[in-house]
Amino acid sequence: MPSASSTAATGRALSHPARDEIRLASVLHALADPVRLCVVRTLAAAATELACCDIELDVSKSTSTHHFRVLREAGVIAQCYRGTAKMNALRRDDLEALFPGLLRCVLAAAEREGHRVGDE
Amino acid sequence: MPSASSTAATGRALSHPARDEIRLASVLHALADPVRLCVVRTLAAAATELACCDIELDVSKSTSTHHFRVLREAGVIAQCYRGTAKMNALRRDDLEALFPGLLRCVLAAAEREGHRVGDE
DNA sequence: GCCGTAGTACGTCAGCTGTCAAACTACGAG
DNA sequence: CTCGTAGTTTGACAGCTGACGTACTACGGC
Repeated sequence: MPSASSTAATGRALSHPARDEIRLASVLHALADPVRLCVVRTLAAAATELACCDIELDVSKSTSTHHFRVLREAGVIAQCYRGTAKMNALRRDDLEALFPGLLRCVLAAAEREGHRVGDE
Repeated sequence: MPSASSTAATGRALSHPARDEIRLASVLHALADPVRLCVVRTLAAAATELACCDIELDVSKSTSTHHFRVLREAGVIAQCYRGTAKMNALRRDDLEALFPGLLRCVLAAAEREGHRVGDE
């Protein structure tokens, strides 16, 4: 076993892009997937941070991990470990500073479309 | 300049999604590419419709055709033939009706990011 | 110490994406 | 009719995406 016991208390390390490393194209790409958009909508509605397991997705655990990583690496969400759970929060401030109004627009559009199409 | 009266609808038909067939995910995906975002920004700045050849892109003709088609099939732009040229216009009204503010937000964000990163 | 829960890592897979070159079609001009 | 311009189509190709199962790690509770 590699003696990597230095993983401090609450912390396997998670790399997040700094605010000025966030790119519009990456954010749009991250949002252009139904599963990830669902995550973002759930987080937006929740007001507080949520554990991955609190967000129900119709995909396997590994696929879920994949989508959370795409969102984190695009700079859309921030993640941190809390005990055995991994907490997720929208990076509202960063997104608002970089792309004012974008998040609100996309969320509103998603909501409207949800009403429009209902089930598909 | 060609007359606007008899814009021959030749054998070349172009299928566009109806307003209520436009999906947020498709639009976001269409916008999440630098080349296509460049097209959209150019069209937004132009106020009138533009021929494909009026929009300079650093890709080959066939790649250009591909990107224009993605934008059209996502419902972001409308295209029609005018003589030998193919004209492109943003579907501002449809996008605004479906996703209010989205286009403006994305364009503003792209502009800001252009200033932020300059050249990379 | 052992177990269950939460999430990760890895390997695989089909399908899509962006890119190009080359050959082609459609139209207008001369 | 012939030529040039504008765009399309096709086929190819490397690389990414989203999906999965299985095996694994990390933490908290018993």
